[in-house]
Parts: sequence; structure tokens; C-alpha cells
Amino acid sequence: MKHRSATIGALHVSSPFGTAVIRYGEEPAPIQDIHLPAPEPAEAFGPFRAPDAVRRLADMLLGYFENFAMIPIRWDWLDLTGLTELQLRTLREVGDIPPGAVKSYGAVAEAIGRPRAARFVGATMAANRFPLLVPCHRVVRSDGGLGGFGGGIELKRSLLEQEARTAGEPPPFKP
DNA sequence: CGAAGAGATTAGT
DNA sequence: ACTAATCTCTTCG
Repeated sequence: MKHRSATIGALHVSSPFGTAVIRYGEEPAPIQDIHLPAPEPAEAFGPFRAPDAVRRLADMLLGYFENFAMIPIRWDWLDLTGLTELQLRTLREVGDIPPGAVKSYGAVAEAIGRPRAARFVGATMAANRFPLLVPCHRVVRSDGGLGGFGGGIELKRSLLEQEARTAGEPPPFKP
């Protein structure tokens, strides 16, 4: 990874799936990454007050855990340093998948103009620093399987089940 | 720098 | 089930 400003704080958000953590650095794009579930040793930080963007994102996440509706992505809040153009295009594409829907790795690959790069899309999802916000859990295998998930496959299944249920549809995956 | 390895995949057999 | 194909990024000589 390239630059990325030093981490100056972390905001914890409780959810039905465990505690989520938003780590942040300096303005103007303070949000470094989101963790779910939270990394075990709770990180200790100084007496800093979270930037506005961070607190608003925390609210958005709380809202999501309540109604599982689409989270509007503020790309300008996110620290995207170190990402290549193609990776950014992939994240933007995945960001458009609404709750209750899913898209295959291959379909995303096609959407970014690399129809044979399904595996690349998978690798990019594995490196996604903004889970939930960039809904990498909505990217699944073309054969109906779930595919992988950094936070654990059972979490991915839970999220998709909740979203499908809220959208009034059957779970969009096989197992 | 070029070569080789590594994926949260896929389509075929 | 297993295999080969395919693409970008990372890591190594």
C-alpha cells in the first residue's frame, strides 16, 4: 500500500453481528477502513474527537443494521490511497449493487470491462477495506455458491439472509 | 526490470 | 470432482 495517513482513532459501532470498528486518520478523507467483526485486542487511542465524516458514517451503519437499506457511499470520505484504477472501478461497480440483490464475480468483471478477470474481482473483494459500505458480501459465485468472505462465511450468509428477508425475497444463494 | 506465483473464479469434461 | 484457462497485482531474482 502507498501512503495512508497514520491512524488517530477508532469509533466502535455495535451491531447484531458483533462490534464494527471504523478506523480513521486525518482529513480530508479520514476513513481508513472498517472492521467487522472487530479485531480482538481493542485498540487504545488518545483523546481525539472523531471527524464529522466518521460520526456520520457511524450513524449510517447504525441505520443499516436497523433497516438493511442501501447505504449511500461518500467516496470523498474514504482513504483510497494505494488502490489502482481498476480496483477503484471494481469497488464503484460493487457499490451499486442494492441490498437484496447479488452479482457474480464474473458479472462484476464484465461490468468493469474485463470479462475474463473474475478472479481479479475476487482478489479485490478480499482486499476491500470498507465492508458493508462497499457491499462485497453481495458478490457471489456464478454457480450459486457463496464464495469467500474475510469476516467469515457465516457472516456473509447472515448478511445476505437479512437483506433478502427485508427485501421480501428468498436468499439468493445455493447452500 | 522481467519472471514467477497467487488468488473470495469459471466453464468444461 | 478435477482441470485448465484467464487477469491483475505482488514478490523475487
